[in-house]
Amino acid sequence: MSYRKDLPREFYRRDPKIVAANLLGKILVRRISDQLLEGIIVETEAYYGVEDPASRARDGMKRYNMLMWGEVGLAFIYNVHNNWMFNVVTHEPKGVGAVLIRAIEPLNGIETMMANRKTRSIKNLTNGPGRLTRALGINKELNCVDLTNSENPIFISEGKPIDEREICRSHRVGVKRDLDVELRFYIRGNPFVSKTRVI
DNA sequence: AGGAAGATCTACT
DNA sequence: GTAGATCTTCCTA
Repeated sequence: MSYRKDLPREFYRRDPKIVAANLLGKILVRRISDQLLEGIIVETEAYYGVEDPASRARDGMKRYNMLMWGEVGLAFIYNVHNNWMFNVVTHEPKGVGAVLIRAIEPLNGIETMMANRKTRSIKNLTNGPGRLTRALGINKELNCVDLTNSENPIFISEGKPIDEREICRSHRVGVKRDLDVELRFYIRGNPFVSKTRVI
């Protein structure tokens, strides 16, 4: 398959909402043995620190969330309702934050993804944060992995550039209390976005 | 021990 | 499209 170029760490050293928008169109790559499972990132959400009531970091630094204060570009993975959530640590210098990957468009290894998800439906394969982690075999073992290193079992690579006008935003999905700003980003009209929402 | 959690699936209207 | 049950992990008491 085509050569994949990882993203530099500086890409992640910015405001989470900037990174969330710019991650659209990038490729999430999961390597299991020799096989590559790949998908285009089509939906993301930005999360902040203690000022964000929906963030894992809202209660201050704890053992389970301290990665959000740490080095950018690392995977931050946790479980919700038996689903693994895959995030990238992103923030400005001395900041706190992460971007949740909510949906990808399957590119490679679709048969394996279908086996992992026990479904034949391409449309429902990776259109949700819990679904995509199951399809790609992502769990807590990958917590803290450096996503800027293409030698690693999971990383994010360059993809196709997305035109600014193709990027839609909305409020985040499923959170109890949201901030005033819209922090969910997705590619307009992409069939693999987790849920279409009319605003 | 008890509960909350950024979700998913199924079974309906 | 919407409601309700339910999967597990990891927290705090």
